[in-house]
Amino acid sequence: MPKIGMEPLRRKALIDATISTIGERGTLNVTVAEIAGRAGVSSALAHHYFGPKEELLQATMRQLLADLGRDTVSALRGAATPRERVSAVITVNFNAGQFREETVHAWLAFYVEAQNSPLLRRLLRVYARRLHSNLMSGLLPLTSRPEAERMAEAIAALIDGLYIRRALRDGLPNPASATSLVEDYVDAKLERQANAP
Amino acid sequence: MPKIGMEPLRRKALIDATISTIGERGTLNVTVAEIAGRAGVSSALAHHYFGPKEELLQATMRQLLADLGRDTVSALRGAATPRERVSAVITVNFNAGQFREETVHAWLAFYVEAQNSPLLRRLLRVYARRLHSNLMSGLLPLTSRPEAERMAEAIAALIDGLYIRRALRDGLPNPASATSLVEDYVDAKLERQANAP
DNA sequence: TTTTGTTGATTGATCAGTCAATTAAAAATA
DNA sequence: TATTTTTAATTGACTGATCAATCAACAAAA
Repeated sequence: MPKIGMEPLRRKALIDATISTIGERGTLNVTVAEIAGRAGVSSALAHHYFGPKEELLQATMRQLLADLGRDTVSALRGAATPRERVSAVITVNFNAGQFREETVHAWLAFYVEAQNSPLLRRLLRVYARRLHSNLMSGLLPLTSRPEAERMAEAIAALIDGLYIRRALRDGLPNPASATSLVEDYVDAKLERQANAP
Repeated sequence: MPKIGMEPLRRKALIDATISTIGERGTLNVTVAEIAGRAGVSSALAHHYFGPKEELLQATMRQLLADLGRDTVSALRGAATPRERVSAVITVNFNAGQFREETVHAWLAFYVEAQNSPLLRRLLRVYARRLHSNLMSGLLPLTSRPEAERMAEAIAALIDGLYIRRALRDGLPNPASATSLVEDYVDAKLERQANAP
């Protein structure tokens, strides 16, 4: 039953299946056959469209990054003040879309895989740099550059750390509490600066 | 050349080899043969002493936890005040012994693997609980219980997050800067409480 | 001679990746 | 319009490689 123009649909289905498979199993050790099966096609077709497995994984990671990027841009659009920009960046990362258990597991698995795969590593650095610069754009008007750098680093670490903890314990930090934890850090730092300059 | 009493030596050598192999390769996807080879024995011997591979991994994780636990106890012994207890816990985690790239990679890999293995998961929770309670013992005399809980959660997330970032970028957060980042958070929080109770 | 240490060889399972073959839609040709 | 040809979609069957795990056999210490 070959319909024409299936390629984009299949690619998307395969990438989605990759995320959900990795998310459910909590590891990148998933077979192409399982992913393909979940997407409703044969493993041969997955290889037909993506070539080696590694490429499917890379495409999946790009999708995750693209989703996060889109959400971030959209959130920043609504931020009027620098402080709001910082909040927007924080909120996006604990969004319903990003902070799903499935997605969190996938991120974590990719972090590990990035240790071996230069390309995945590069993709992750793109994400890290983007996060950093988004945070800096909000922080620089609020404090000195060294302090802003330090805060951006801490916020990024808090986000990553809360992801890990979310993956480990079953959902202990929910989106709201995770967000408030990071916001609380930002407030504490800014207040201290206001009180004792 | 079978000397007697080799078992403990071989076990230790195999566990050490497991850590360094995982650390270097950055993944738990290492073969028993490679680990055994690094320990200077055959893969058959590894199975002889540990049975299935999973058990070797568990033993390795227990070793990592035990090392961290030992370091922590020793660091806490020298802490006179509650605030010093908090510092001691933080410092230990970014210790030369714990924060080696090899160890960091191994921890990260185990975090991922814990998603599938109930036993590894349980071991990680032991670590998390111990960290939490150690932090609380220092924080409770300094602030209210809810605030202490929140701070302990944030400190733990910061530690985990800095580990991840260490694994990703090549060594950006060195022990000293990682420590000072977390200490800075603690100071900011405590000062805020002192200023506006 | 019993126990402990040790390994080479082997087995069985799992998987990524390939390929030839099949179907049907689309395009070209008559 | 009717046909032939090309192209896209799809898979089952297969191959080759990798590895965990086993086992029989051997060496040396007790």
